[in-house]
Formats: sequence, structure tokens, C-alpha cells
Amino acid sequence: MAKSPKISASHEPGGLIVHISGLLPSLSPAEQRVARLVVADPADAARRTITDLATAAETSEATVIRFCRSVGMDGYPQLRIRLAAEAARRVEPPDARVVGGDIPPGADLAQIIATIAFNDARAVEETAEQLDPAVCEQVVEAIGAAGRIDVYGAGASGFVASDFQQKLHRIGRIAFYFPDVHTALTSAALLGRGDVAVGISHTGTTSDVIEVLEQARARGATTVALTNFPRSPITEVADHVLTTAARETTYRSGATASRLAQLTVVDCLFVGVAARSRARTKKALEATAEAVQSHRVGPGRRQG
Amino acid sequence: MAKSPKISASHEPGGLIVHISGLLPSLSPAEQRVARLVVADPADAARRTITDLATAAETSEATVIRFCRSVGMDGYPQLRIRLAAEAARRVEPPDARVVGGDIPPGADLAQIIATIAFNDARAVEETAEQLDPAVCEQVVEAIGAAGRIDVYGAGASGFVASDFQQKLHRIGRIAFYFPDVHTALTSAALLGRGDVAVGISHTGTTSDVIEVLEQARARGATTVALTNFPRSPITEVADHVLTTAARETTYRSGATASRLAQLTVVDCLFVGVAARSRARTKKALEATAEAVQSHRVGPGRRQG
DNA sequence: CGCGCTCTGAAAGTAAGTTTCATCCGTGGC
DNA sequence: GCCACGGATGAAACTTACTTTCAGAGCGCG
Repeated sequence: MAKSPKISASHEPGGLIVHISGLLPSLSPAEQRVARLVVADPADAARRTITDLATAAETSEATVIRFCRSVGMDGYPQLRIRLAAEAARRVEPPDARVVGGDIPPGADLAQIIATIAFNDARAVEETAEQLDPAVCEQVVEAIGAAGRIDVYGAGASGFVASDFQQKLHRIGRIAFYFPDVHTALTSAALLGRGDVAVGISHTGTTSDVIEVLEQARARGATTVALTNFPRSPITEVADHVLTTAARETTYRSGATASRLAQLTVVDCLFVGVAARSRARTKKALEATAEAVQSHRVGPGRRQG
Repeated sequence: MAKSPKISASHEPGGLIVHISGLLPSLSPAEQRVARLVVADPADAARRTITDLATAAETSEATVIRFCRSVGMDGYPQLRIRLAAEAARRVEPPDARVVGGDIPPGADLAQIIATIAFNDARAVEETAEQLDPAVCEQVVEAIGAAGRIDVYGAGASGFVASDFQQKLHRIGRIAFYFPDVHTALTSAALLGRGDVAVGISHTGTTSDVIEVLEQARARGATTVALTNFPRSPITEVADHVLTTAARETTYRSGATASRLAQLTVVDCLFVGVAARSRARTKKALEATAEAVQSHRVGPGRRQG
């Protein structure tokens, strides 16, 4: 009874393979053949059935089971699962990611996708990391208490501005966005104390947006700038500056990465504002959700 | 026939869980119960035997097998192994992150930011992981060769559609976006062989977009759908289906996460198309960059 | 109201995993 | 040299897990 062939492996979640190769010399010849197969290619072993593996190791199923017990598993299924898990974990590092910014000319689409996703995700994460919660808080406060909110942005940043406007509108705040500079200027001229103006510009140098923000500030509104560059001109006309962290990249994927970063910031502000007044917000959101319901088709089930 | 209930999962080494949650709404009730258990705790599911899992989901083994097939697996053992592998890989967030998606009522802004950023970045990464390069390739080909490209999208997806249109336009492709359904329908009616129509809808159930895409297809155009749900109605009128992988979240941050995922896909397509014809693209990009230069202030670099 | 449809679980059937046991083979005692 | 012993091994019996089949339930539709 004392002769337990089972060597506990439960305490080492990570090192199953190592564990097995350590035990290898202490195993019987037939079990060693099994062990070698397993160590050589865990993922492959995990895919095999016990009969399959036994055949490959030129032995019987019984021996494979004995092997499982020898390395501390209850049975073959458990070994399989542990192997699969182990294999998955150790596959990760060898992915030579194209971390740089630019896409190599000869890249295939899979590579392009990986690169873009990496950069995009990175931009989002890094933006969040460097966002100053205190500044956000102030902005949220200002927006939450504002009589009216104007959001400015041109070109690519215009989409984000428009998105922000729509979000605020959905939770019942009075917000505007103007695709046209002149209209925006006019609107800015009508702002006053307690109102908020948000200017979005990736480079922070878009003169249209700066001008409008300046105007808003002159009228007494609280101004907020969202840009990638903390010392760009737009920051000079802003009471609060929020920055994104899209690396300087080429025109190619950079544009989108910075957009995503901006959207993330906008989302944070939005949720912040929404969280400030749960009840009112929820009601507004439900109302708008219902409004579009009739434009949805079917139950979304399979084969129509 | 082409319409197999099996949605290929073989090309996505990482995104099984995401894949499953995307498929969730298209599954039958009993299968959904199984799916939810699996998504909620993949590692645990991998440990269970099929009978066990069936019992836990209050259904029969047969249903579990059906579920396996529905998500593209050969059988239960394969699912188990894939789940184990997946679970192992995602052990990453051992920190008590608010992964669920929803924001707790008492959360402070820093927490909110962390949560949002995490979910957003996640959506981007997971979308890229499960994107099928082969399908992308076909879409890129089609767009690259198209006489004309129409991009459709309503509401939030409209921003993305518009973004895509603008991108394509910037590299010299003839692309259109219509904020209005009727105009879009009219345009779709004018499409023909060799043209491409792209429909964007997160839920895949937006009737306006589906109708327009259907129209485009009837006219002989190549149709592309971009949605989060691989079996939603919109996929039935599309020649190529691209999916995003934003988890089902509440309206709050979910909306932005799905937007980011969509933008990432659009960006991939864009870069793909651009890469197809470097020379022409580059010239077009430089020209457009110059055009907005006069609207920039100062030296365009940081220190304003 | 009945037809056809999908969804579902019970039960039968098959394959996988586990145990048992007889055999083999090397070792050491007599 | 012969025999008893014990671990290692695989064949076969056995058990459990997985898969398929099928009939009934429920639902939408004409």
C-alpha cells in the first residue's frame, strides 16, 4: 500500500512537461516511450486518443494509463486536458510580432491584421494608462452640470466629436456637434458660463477647432481639449486637457489607432457622466433603445 | 450545400470563447444554456464529462454534442481540449479586474477608465484573432477591383461606414456612404457586377442595412457584411461575412467596444487595399495630406 | 385544424478509457 | 540447473463516455 507510484503533480500547474521529463528515467521502458512522445509534442498528444497514443508508442492502452498514474494524473482524459492547457501556454511567446509601426511591403494580410490589431489595442491601453482621472473627474463634473455642451472636431476627429455628441444626447444632455466651421463659430459665440466646449484634434493643430474653442472660452464656457500632443496649440485655449496615447505612426494605421484612442476617452467621459445620474440616464437609454427596436429584423436566429 | 450550420472555427487559434459568444444568439435555447456555462467558465467546462455538463445545463448529452457541432467542433473531446487550451491562455487576468463588462454602481472614475479600456482593447484584440484572413483577402480583392464601392450602416455603425468610405476615398477609390436609407436604396439599385457593397451592422439585424444590401446583391454587386453575429440575418444577403468579437455587454460600454472592433476591421481592409497598389495609393495620400496642411497651425509638431 | 418544421431527450449503439489477469522475462535462492 | 518470485506488459473483459438514431413535443403557418 505504501508503494504509491503516483507523484503528485497537482501543485505545479505550469510545469507538467518539465515534471514528466524529470520523472522520465524512473519510468519503465514502455512508459518512457509514451513519455517521450508526450514531451516531444504535448499539443499533438492531447489530440490523440488513448489507443492512438498507445499505438504510436508501440505499447498498449494499459501502459498509457499506467503512465498517467505515474505522472500523477487520474486518467487519460485529465492528462489530455492538462497537456492541451500546457501546450497552449507555451505557444504564445514564439509569435514574432511586427510591433513596429509600419507594415512591411511584402506583408501578407494575416500579418497586416496582427500588426494593426496590436497597435490599435496598444493605443487604447496606453491611453487609458496615462489618462488623468482627476482631470476626467473635472470634465465629467463640468459636463454633468453644463447647460449645454458643444463638441468640435474636423475631419477624422469630427467622427469622434459626432459620436460624443450622440452619446451625450442619448442620455438626455443637451449637446451639439457641427460639421461646419462657420456654424460651429456661431454656436460658440452663444455659449456662456456653465456651458462646456470640447475640442477634438489629434494633432492639436487644427486651426478651425482651435479658433472655435478660443471663441467658446472667450464667452466664458469651460473648454476641454482632446489631443494626442499635450503641448500642441489647442491646449493653450483649453481649461482641461485630455490626451490620447497613439504612437506617432505613419498615415496608414495611425489614423485609426488615434481614433480608437479618442473614442475610448470619449467613452470614459460618457460613462462617467452617465454614472453620475444613474436613474435619469437609464430611463433615457431605455427610451432610445426602444425607438430603434422596430428597425430590427427577426429574432436573429439562424437560417432564415 | 454551402449553408452548413457549422461555422468554421479552425482558423482561430485563440478566439474560441469569443466565437461561441458571437454564435450564442443563433443557438437554440438548450444549446444556449450549454454555451453560457462554457463561456462563463471554460476551464471548468473542460474538466467536466459530457454527462456532467449536460446535467449542469439541464439538458441531454445529445444537445451538448449538437452544441459542439454548432460551434465548429467535431465532438465533445475536441471541445474539451480547445477549452482547456483557451482557458490556459487567458489565465492572464488574475487581478480582480472588472472584466464582466458592466460598471459597478459605486465605481470611481479610475476604475471606470480601467474597465472600459480593458474591454475596448480586448474587443480589438479578439476581433483580430478571429478575423479570417482568407475572407479578408477576398474582400480586399473585390474592393481593389471594384468599379464602385457603397458602404451602408445605420446609427452607430453609420460612423464606421462613413469612416470606411472616407478612407477608401482618400486612396483614390470611388466609394460612397449614405446617411439616408432612401438615398442608399437608390444607389444600391445602380450597382452592378464588379461593384462592391459593404453593410455594417453590429447586431446584424438592422433591417434598413439588410434591405439595401439585398438590393445591391440583386443587382449583381459583391456584398460584404460586417457584424458581431455570424449567423444573423445580414449574413444571408452577403457573399462575404466578416465578424467582430465584442462580447455581449450592456449598452453602456458595449457600444463603443463594438465600434472599435468594427473600425479595426475596416482599418485592416483599408490597409489591405492600400497595400495592393502602393504607388497609386501613396500619391493619393500625399495629395490629400497636403490639402489639409493649410488648416494646420504652426509647425505641426508638438511644442506649440 | 392539420401540416411541416425545428427542438429535444430517451434509448440504442459505438468508441474510448479502465481494470483484470495471465503471461513473459529476468533475478536470485536452493 | 531448476524453481520461486516479482515487476513489466498486453489481451481481453469491463465500464464509462461519447455519438447516433428516432420518436414525440411544441410551434408557426397556411
